[in-house]
Amino acid sequence: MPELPEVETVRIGLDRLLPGKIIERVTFDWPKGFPNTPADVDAFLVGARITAVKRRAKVLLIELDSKYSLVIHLKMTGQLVFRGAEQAFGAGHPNASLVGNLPDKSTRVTFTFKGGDHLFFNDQRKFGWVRLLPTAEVPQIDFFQKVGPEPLAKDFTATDFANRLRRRNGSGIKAVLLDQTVVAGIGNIYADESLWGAKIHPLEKVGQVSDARLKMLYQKLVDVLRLSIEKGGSTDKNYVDAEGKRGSYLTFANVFRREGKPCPRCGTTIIKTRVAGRGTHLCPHCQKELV
DNA sequence: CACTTGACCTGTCCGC
DNA sequence: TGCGGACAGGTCAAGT
Repeated sequence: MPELPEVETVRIGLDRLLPGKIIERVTFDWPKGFPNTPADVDAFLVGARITAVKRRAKVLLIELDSKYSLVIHLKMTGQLVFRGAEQAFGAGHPNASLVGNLPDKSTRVTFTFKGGDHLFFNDQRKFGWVRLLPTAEVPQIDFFQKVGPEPLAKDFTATDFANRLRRRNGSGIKAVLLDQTVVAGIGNIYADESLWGAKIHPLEKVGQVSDARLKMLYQKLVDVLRLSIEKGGSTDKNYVDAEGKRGSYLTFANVFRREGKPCPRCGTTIIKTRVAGRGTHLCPHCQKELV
């Protein structure tokens, strides 16, 4: 589910709520998703104080003063929702919330803090995962060894972007955007939105796209990621931020989930098709496939 | 080797 | 209303 803007939105929320909190209890029974032993959890998590919440690619890093970190991937349907002690476990949040009483049937891990606040890891489809690791070992995990650069990093340029994509000149460009080892954090929504912005057909081979158009794609990608973070991400079905609130980016989406509606640029009806195994939205007039 | 396809899960929606 | 099948925002492993 969540892509870079959604994970970043959760990070911002958690980083406001969690630092300083001390973990008092952790409830979990999900060996596949959270394989650490109760002994490890007791030793390195219970009693530890949260120092910071960071993000790399679509992965959240909750750092602790025990020199351990919680490494969390939300995958498709993961949610990390904070409930203050005064909210009890109920849904009585002042903002429209997608989540009701917690824990619920999708709750996989519950963190209880000293003072009675809670953090719930919910994941309907159980694709997500949680790992407790020594902070120093976090960069060594397979995913971080292979993942590409952050598209919003200050030192990441249009030229860097083009050079990374060019390593896969023979592939369709959407598949390359979705490949986390090329550039980190892009998923189905922002691949479709940025390709529409740059007027590139998702099946076009990277090798056929000019440098100028790759540069345009970089700009559209950065724009759409920044806009989405500003809007709190995209909520289609499951995604919520750290307070259980929806994101509003999809209100601004140009093609994603807009099949049958007019292209905002030319009025042609937007179509949905399948590319790289994923539902793919595009304007058949603006985004012509070069043969 | 590079690229594509299925698998992982649960839930929902759509057509018959 | 019931049932089967397709599909859902991500990533790996296995296959071609």
